[in-house]
Amino acid sequence: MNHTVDDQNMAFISQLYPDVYTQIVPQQGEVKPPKRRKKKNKGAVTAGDGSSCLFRKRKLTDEQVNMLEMSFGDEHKLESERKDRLAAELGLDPRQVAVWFQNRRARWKNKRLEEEYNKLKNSHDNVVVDKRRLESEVLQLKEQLYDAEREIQRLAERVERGSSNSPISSVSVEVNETPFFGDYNVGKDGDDYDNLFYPVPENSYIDGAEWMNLYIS
DNA sequence: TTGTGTTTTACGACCTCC
DNA sequence: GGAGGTCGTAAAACACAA
Repeated sequence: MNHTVDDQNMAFISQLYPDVYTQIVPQQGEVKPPKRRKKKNKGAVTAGDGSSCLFRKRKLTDEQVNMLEMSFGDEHKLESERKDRLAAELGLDPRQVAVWFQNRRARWKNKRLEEEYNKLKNSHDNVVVDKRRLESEVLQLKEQLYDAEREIQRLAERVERGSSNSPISSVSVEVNETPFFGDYNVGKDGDDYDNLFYPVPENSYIDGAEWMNLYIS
C-alpha cells in the first residue's frame, strides 16, 4: 500500500491522541486501499479539544456503523451518557458519535418524508382515477336522461295528436289519467313519479325508447 | 482513467429547552 | 448560558458510466 504523507501524519497523530479519531489509521483486516482520486489537502479539522489539526475525514468502519445503527434503532435521541458510552465502545470521539446521530436523524427524516410523499401521491392518483370514472358515468347518465326526455316529448306529441283526432281517446285519457303507466300505479299527486323510469327489476335500466315500446306497440 | 453524481462525515449558524 | 437539536453546506469517499 502506498502511504501518503497525510496517512503517515495521521498515523502519528493517532498515536498521540489514541482516543480521538482512532479510525484514522485503517485497522488490520479491514484495509481498504484508497483507490479514488487524490483529495485536495484541505482537511484542517478541529479536534475534540478545539485544537486545529490536519485531520482528514475518514469513513467509520462497518462495525462502528452497525453498532451506531443498532443504537439508533433503539432510540433516535442521544443522551450524553449513551453518547460517551458508545464513543468509548467504538473508539470514537463523542463529538463523532453526536455528529453521526445528527446526520442519521436527517437521513431518517428524509426517508420518512419521501415515504409520506409517495403515499400521498398514490392516494392522489387513485382519487384522480376515481374522479374520471365518475365524470364519465355522469356523462353517460346525462345522455340517458336526454334520450328519455326526448322520448317523453315525442309521446306527448303523439298523445296530443291522438286526442285532437279522436274524441274517444281524449275521453279515455281523461278518465284513466294514467294512460301509459298502467300497472305502475303513478298516483295523481305524482308521489310515484320517482319510479317512473325504473319499472323493471333493479339495476336493469331500460332507456326511454325501449320502455315506451313496451306500451305503445 | 476520468468525469460526474451520490453518500457520508463534519462543521457553523441558529434555535429551543432547562 | 450550556447542551443538544435542526438545517444548510463543504468536502472526502465512493460508485459507475463513458
